[in-house]
Amino acid sequence: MVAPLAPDMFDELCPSDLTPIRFGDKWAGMIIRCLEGGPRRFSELRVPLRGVTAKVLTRSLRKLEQDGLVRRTVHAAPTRRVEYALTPLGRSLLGPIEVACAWAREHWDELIDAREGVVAAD
Amino acid sequence: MVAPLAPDMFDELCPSDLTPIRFGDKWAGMIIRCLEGGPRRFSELRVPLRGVTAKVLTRSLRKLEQDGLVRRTVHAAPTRRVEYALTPLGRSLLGPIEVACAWAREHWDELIDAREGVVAAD
DNA sequence: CTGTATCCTGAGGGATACTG
DNA sequence: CAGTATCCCTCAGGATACAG
Repeated sequence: MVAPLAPDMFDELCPSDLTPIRFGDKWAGMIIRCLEGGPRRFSELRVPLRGVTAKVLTRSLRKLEQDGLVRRTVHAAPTRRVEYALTPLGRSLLGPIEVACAWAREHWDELIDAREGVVAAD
Repeated sequence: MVAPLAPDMFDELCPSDLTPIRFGDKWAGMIIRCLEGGPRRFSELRVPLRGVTAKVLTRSLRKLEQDGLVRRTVHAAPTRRVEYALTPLGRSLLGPIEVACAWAREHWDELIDAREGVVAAD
C-alpha cells in the first residue's frame, strides 16, 4: 500500500533553489519526501525528480544509504528490481524537512522581494 | 543589551559537517544563530566562527543581506563600525534552525554509527 | 577594523555514451 | 531496468597578501 506520487509536488513544496535551507545535496530532501509514502524503485524516483540524471541520482542515493537514511534492496525475481526505502532515521528527518518547507511557503513572497531588490518596509 | 557569545556553542549545536541539514552556505546557519542575541560587529562574528576567513565571511554576509535575512549598518563615528543584525525574516529562520539542530543532537549517535559502517539493528 | 584581490583545490552537478 | 564511465564546468571555500 503505497501512496501515489504527485509529479509536481516539489515545485511548490521544496523550492530548494530559492530557500537557504538544504538537506544534504540538491536532491536529498526531495528524495526523502518521495519515499515518505513507501518504497520506490529507481525509475519511479526519476519521474518526480525532473532533470536529475542517473549518475547524480545514484550518487545521492548512495550517500543517503551511507548516512543511514535510506535502505537499498535488490529483488532478483522475476525481473531485476531495486527499491529504496526510508530507514527509521531517514523517516525522522521528515519533520524537520516539513518545518523547512513550511517556512519557505510562508516567506515565499519576502524571499522573492529580497532577491529582486525590493526594500522591505521595516 | 546583548547576550554574550559562547565561543563553543556551535561545536555542539550546529554540527553542520555531519548532519545533512544546511542553511545556505557553510556558515549561514551559524551566523544567524550568532546574531540571535543582537547586532554583532564583523570582528565579533569571526570569534565564534572559528576558521572562517574574512573573504568567506564577507561573502556569506553579503548573501544573507541580499536574501533579506541580515541587515548591514555602517557607523562612521567615532571610529569605523560595521554591525550586522537579523531582519524579521532572518529571525523567523531561528525556529527551523533550532528544529534542525535538535534533530542533529537527538540522532547524533546514529549518524556516527552509520558513517562508521555499523549495521543498524532494525 | 573591515574588508578586497588573487590563486588554488575539491566537490557538486550536468551531458553524453555505454553496460549487464 | 538500473545503473557506470567519462568529460567538463561552476562554485564554495581556504590561503595569502594587500588596502582604505
